[in-house]
Amino acid sequence: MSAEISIQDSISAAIIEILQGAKGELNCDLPEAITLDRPKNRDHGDYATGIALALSKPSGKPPREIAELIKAGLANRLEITKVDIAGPGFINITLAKASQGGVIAKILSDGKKFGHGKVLDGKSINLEFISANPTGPLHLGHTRWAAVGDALGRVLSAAGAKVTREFYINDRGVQMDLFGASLRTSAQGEPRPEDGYHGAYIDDLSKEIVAAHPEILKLAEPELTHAFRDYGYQLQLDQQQSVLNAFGTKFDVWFSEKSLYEGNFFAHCQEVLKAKGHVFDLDGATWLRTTDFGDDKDRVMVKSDGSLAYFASDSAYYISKRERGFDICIYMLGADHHGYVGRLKALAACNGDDPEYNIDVMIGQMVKIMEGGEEVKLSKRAGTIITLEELVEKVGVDAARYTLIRYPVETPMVMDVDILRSRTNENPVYYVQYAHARICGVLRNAAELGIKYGSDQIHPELLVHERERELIGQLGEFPRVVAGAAELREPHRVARYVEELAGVYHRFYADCRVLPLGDETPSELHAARATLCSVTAQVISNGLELLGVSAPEKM
RNA sequence: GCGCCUGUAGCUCAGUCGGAUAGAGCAACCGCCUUCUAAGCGGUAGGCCGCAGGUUCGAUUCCUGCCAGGCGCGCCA
Repeated sequence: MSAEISIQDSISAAIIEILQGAKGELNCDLPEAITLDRPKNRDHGDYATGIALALSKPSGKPPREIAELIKAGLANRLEITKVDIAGPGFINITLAKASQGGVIAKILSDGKKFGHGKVLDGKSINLEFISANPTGPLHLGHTRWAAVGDALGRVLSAAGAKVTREFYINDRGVQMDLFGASLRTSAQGEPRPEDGYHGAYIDDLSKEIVAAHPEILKLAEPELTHAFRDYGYQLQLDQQQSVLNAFGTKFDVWFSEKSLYEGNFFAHCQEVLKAKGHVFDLDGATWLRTTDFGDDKDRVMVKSDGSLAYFASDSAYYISKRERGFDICIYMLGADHHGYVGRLKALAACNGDDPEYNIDVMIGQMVKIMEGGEEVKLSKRAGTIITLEELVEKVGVDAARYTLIRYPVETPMVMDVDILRSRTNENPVYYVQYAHARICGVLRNAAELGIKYGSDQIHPELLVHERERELIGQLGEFPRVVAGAAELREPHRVARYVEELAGVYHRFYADCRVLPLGDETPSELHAARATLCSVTAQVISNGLELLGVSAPEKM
C-alpha cells in the first residue's frame, strides 16, 4: 500500500474542508466523507456528487447556493479543470488530463498490491465457511461457500484485515454414529439404518476400509461400528480436503468439534457464561437464556439425560474464537440455517460482546442446478447429488468459481450445467479472461517491435481519447471497489467490476490502435497506450486473483 | 400462524448514503476482420423495477399493507 491518497480522496477531503469553513453559515452536521460517483453520462464530468442536494434540507439553504460555495472553493485546485453545477444542484467535476497519469503511475508502482487498502486495518477476523459434516462428499451448497468464502477471505485480507479461514468439522455426535453404522451395515450386507446415509459412496468407502483394514471385521460391537466411523471419517475428511485444495480453497484451521470437549474447555465455557448470569437449570437440563437478547426461545446446552445439545458446541466454539483473539467472527451459513442468526447473536450478547460488531452471519440462498432443461434435485442422503468434484469436471475450476462468486449470496441462483459446459461467452469469465489474454498478446507484439512501456512512458497528456479517459477512470475505481466489497462482505462486486473493466478495455481496443501500423514509426503515443494496456492487465489480474480465478496470458 | 430471503427486459441477473435518461450478458435483428487475439466492437428492438399506499425537491432504493415463490420455526444435528 502506497502512502499516496487517490484523487477522489483528496477532492473529497477538499470539499469537506470547504464545508467546514462554512459551518457557521450551514449550521448542520457534515458527513465525514463525500462520495464521488462516476457519472454514466460523460457530459457530467469525471466525478459527480449530490452532496449539495443532501445538505440542502438540514441547512435550510437552496442546493444551488451550497453547490456554488463548493465550486468556488475548488476553483484553484490544479488537478481540476472544470466544476459545473447541473440540474437541481449536482456538482460535476472534470479532472485535468495530466492528473489522470497519477493512476497509471500508482498501478505501476503498486503492482500486485494495487487495490489493497486499509479500511480493515488492525481487525482480526475469523472467517468460518463450508463446515460440512465429514460424512459425505461436498455438494453444490458447499461449493458456493467454497468459492465465495475463499474470495471473501482474499478480499478481507486485501483490505488490511488479519484473516483466519476456518473449517469446523462436526466430528462427533449423532450424525457421525449414523455414518459409522451406515458403513458397517454396508460392509456386512445388512440393510442400512433408516435415517442413515444411503449414497453409493458409502459402499465404496466401506469396501475401501475393509480392504485396508481386513482385521476390522473381527471386532465386536460397539468397537466395530466405531472403527468404521473413525476410518470412514479420516477417508472422507481427506477427500474433502483434497477436493477443496484442487478447487483453490485453502483453510488455515481445520477445527475439530470434538476438541471442544477435550481437557476442561467445555466446563470452562459454561463457567464463563454462568459468570455473566445467563445460564439456568430447568427440568434437569442446562439452558442459556438467549431470550435476554432477542432470541425467540431459550436454548438447551446440556439435555436432561446429560447428553450435549448441538447448541453446546455452538456456544463453546464461539467462546473459543473470541478467546483466540478474533474481533469479528463471520459465519457463512445456508438459508436452511437462517434460524440460527438470532441465537448466535444472542449468544454473543450473553458473552458480553456486541452482537452487531463481534458477530457477522451471512446467509447464502440455495443453489439450484439445471441440466437438460430440468432441475436436478439435491439429496445428500439419497445420494443423488451433484458434488463439487463433478461440477468442476463438467465446467472447470475457473468457470465454476467465477459463476458462483458473481452473484450476491442472498440471491437464490440457478446454474445451468449445459450453458456452463458449452464454453461459450455466455459465461462472463471468458469475457474477462479474454481481455487479459488479448492485452498480453498486444504486449508481446510491442516487445517484438521494441516499443518500451512502463513508468517512464506514461505520457498522460497524450491520452486524450474518450476511450482512454474512460479506461483510466475505471482503473482508478478498483481500490474503492475492493474496500467496498470487504466492508459489505460482498466479493461479487469485484467480479462485476472486472467485467466492466474488461468491457471498457475492449471498447478502447476497438477504437484506439495501440501498436504502429505497417512501417509507421513508433511514437510516444504508442508507448503511452502500451503502458495503459499493461496497467489494465495488472488490474484485471489483481481482480481475478481476489476471486481465485486464473488470468491466462494466452487463450 | 410467526420469522428470514427473493420478485427489475423473452432468459439469467447487476443496480453502493435515496439522485440526472433504470443497466449487463444471453437470445432476436442489422452492421464491422487487407496489419495489435472477432472468445471482440458498434447499432436496433425489448421495462407497470410484483401490486397499493406513505415519507420527500426526488423512491427500483426507505416505511406500512397485500400478492407470489423459496427456506426455517425440536431437550434433531
